[in-house]
Amino acid sequence: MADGFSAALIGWHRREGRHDLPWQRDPTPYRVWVSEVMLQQTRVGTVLPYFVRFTDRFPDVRALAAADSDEVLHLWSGLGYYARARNLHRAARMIVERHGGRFPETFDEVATLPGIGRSTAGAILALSMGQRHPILDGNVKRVLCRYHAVTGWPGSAETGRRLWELAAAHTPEREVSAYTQAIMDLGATLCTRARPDCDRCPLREGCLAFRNGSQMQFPEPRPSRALPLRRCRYALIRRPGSGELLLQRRPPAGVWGGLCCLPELPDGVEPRAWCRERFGLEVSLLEPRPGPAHTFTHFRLQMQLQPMEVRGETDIVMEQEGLLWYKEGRRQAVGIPAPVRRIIRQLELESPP
DNA sequence: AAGTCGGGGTT
DNA sequence: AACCCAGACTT
Repeated sequence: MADGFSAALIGWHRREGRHDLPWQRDPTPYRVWVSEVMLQQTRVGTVLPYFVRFTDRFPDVRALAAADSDEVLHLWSGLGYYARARNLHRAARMIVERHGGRFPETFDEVATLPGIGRSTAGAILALSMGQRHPILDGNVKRVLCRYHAVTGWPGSAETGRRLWELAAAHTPEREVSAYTQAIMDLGATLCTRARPDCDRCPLREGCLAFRNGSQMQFPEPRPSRALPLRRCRYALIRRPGSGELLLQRRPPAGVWGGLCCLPELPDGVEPRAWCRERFGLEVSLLEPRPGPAHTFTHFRLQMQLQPMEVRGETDIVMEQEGLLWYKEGRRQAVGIPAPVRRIIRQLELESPP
């Protein structure tokens, strides 16, 4: 598509784009990979401190591959989509085993790694090695939808196909790295969802939505549907004296997979009998109270909290797999979902151990 | 092709 | 409070 699209973008980015993000400093495949995975469904501002901590602790593939899975999840804790962290860790070990620790350099090898799809594979190879591959993340989708006035929700298969064609057609033969950085930056800084700054946009002249004054019509929103409400009860079991809180590791798959969470009381069970059978703990019950509500992509969770007081011996739970007495500030290297962290923090605030 | 997976910023 | 974001994976 010889229409000056990429040239205009590259020129704009050279003059006004961002060049000082941490992953732009030393754009090795490893660093670009980590940044791209963290940036999946997550904004730059949120990722910044996580990226610095993560690459400081794990400066290369081998360091990550050698790491303990709990520590990886710990450094990810709060970012969300924890399958990304598990996949990153798995992929690092695969790179060490299959590729001798050297990041693969062909699209198929990269796209085969867990957690790396078509767009992220293209971004890694384009940004770190200048290989010509299109990308299609949220920013690029928005820019292309407006520029070409593409109708339909970008998440649908049909619209997605159309957008991939356009993305490939616009990707230049040379300066692919600069172009890739530029189109993402444009979407993140000028061609934003709410108030696009068309006055400063290098693509203004050819943009169909701008010509029609219909910027806000694109991209079309996801079809909405009502979120089902689910309820769950969490046991608040504090250890007498130390104030430590009992946490339980969740199964590897599903919501909060592999993270440490408050023990979940199954529906209908009597808490005291459950604690005796499940943990071997004798407890007395305090007044239950509502916890926070948490909204996921596909349902809303209303949490109930059941505080308890331990009556007898507490060492018994230490012998069980997947259980730990957790204390804020002790810096135990485990991952804890954000809403659970909020509960813990609140608890220590209202009744310090 | 549709559903699952978090958390936080924006409006 | 609703919507969305540097998506990928499973079914």
